[in-house]
Amino acid sequence: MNSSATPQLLHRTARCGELTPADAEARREVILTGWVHHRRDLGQLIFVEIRDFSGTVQAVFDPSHALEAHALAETLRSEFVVGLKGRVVQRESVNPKHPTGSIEIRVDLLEILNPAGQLPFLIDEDVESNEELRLRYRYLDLRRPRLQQVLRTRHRLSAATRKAMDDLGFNEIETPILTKSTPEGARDYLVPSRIQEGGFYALPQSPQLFKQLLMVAGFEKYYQFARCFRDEDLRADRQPEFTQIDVEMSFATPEDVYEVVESIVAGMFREIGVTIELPLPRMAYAESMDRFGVDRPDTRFGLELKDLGAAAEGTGFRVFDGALEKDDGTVRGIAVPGAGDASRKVLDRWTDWAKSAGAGGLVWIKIADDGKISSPALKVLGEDGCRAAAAAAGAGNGDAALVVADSRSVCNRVLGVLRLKVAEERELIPEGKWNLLWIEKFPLFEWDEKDQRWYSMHHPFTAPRGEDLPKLADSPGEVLSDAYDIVLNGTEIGGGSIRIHNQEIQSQVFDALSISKEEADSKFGFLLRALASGAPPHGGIALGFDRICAMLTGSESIRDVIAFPKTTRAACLMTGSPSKVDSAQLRELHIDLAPGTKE
RNA sequence: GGAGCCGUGGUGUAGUUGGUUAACAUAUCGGACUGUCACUCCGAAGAUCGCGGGUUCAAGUCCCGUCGGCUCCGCCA
Repeated sequence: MNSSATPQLLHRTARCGELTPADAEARREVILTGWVHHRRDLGQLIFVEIRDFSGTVQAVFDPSHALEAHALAETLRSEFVVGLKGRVVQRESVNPKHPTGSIEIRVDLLEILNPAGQLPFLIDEDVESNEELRLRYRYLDLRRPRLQQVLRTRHRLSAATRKAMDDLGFNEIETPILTKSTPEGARDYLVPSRIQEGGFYALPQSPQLFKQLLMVAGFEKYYQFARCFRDEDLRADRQPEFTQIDVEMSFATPEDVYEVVESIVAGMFREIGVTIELPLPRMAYAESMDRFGVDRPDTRFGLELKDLGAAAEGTGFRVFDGALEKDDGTVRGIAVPGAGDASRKVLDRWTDWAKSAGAGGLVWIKIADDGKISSPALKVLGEDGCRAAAAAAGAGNGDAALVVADSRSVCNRVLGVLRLKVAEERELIPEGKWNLLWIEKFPLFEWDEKDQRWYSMHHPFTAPRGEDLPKLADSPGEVLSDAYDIVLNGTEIGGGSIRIHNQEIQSQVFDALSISKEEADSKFGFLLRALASGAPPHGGIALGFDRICAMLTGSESIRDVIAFPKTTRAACLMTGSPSKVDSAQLRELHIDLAPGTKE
């Protein structure tokens, strides 16, 4: 075990997973390097599966063939790093479960390049250790074939995208990571300046302003795999730092952006062997809210939201009448096919879901296969009334209708949530479908009750649609924008807009957002000056690359498609960041910790 | 900020109404084995049950607090 000496068997001549029966036919002599995956010691014969990035292959040590190599093989343990030399031969007993199961390496020479101690968990597909441990020893977790496969796919998706963008004439241009804090949006990660006392950089939430300035500069077609940072609480699909495919084009309409994005996305799907039909369907925001209750509809299945309309009017049912009397009040519902025999327990659970989504309650109407109706509203509505209401929701014999009476926005929100959860629970979402579509014609602003002001739905640089410009001052709530989202199976995978290229309109939008001239000037003065210096009409999009990778690799969480992810408390368990720094470092940055800060 | 689930030898789990030696598998160490493939067989070692406090004659188990991981709500233009 002379692992300190200069290794002899370092330069392999083949890769484990790529050896074939033809190599055995030729009795090819190879040098392999890799890790000990499994070891099966039969006393005389020793079988060792060697693993490298390409896969595994079995090596056999036979004392009658190579005594020294066999003796050394007795000392091998899991995850030792070895080099070996031998001939590829046919196996005496074939293992059909294994890609290289018909061949093996008859080893002449073995060299231990580096031994390994006992590892915190097994590098085996089916043994799941807990996530905390896997994150602490991420480099071991990443040895697993599954994660290697995922990151390899991620690489192929980015390589395909870079190739496509180059072919389309886009330039990849990097933008600063140390930049300026901007109001609105997410919390910024801040970086203190040593040189400028009391000054802070912010890490970019996105390269939004820089890419617009590149358009002003005349680059016309820009893209970038941009790292973005947002200091908000984490989720399975949210990390504090993540990657966007950031795109911006001059002299562009939404159509131009759609065309580019569709070719990128179709190219990524091609990498996983899926053909996407182009052009993608489009849907107005208003229609999506009306039919699905959300702005990112999952169109793989039905259960669409319906107005109960006449069936709910004048029934004397207090729940319905109460809602209909209100401004904007309505009665809406969904039909759950095959739920006509749902148990009380199930209906109670659905009611709880509706309540936690903001509904006062949930009216359910079950119709058994034989047409028998049960519902809490049966007494008031009668058989015919219930049947009419259920029919309006789209439910017939054997189905259930779930009905919510409230303001239109509450109905949509509640039913939108219910539709997804019920469909998931009842397994009504078909596997293997990839439903992509564009959502467009978003409102420019949304009203915030708490702050009593308008906020940008997308961001403050989104262009209002031309025909809505006159409404900007007086009825901002009615202004639609040239913003668009691309949605895959109910997940938003990207969003963008045509930008404001005119300083006057940009100022009007800041007015509507109650951003004062002074604030606009101090935060975005450079942008306003740029817009007044010959800015071309322009627009673009940002695609959530991590989410796309997660969906295309069937990963539950984007942690799986990020090599070194952070926990839900935004920590890296492997390096132990964030961590304390010594007081000299803080002094240099002109920072005092607040009294009471935990040491 | 809030809610839920989880934390037991290196690892994955079991552990009843609180009851005396904390069980099983795997990995580790030693032994046997020439066609295994999650090799098999025999033996050994390995745990103050995340941490702190409390109730009790007695706590892995009950209570309170705390730390960590995950999921969700708020939040994420």
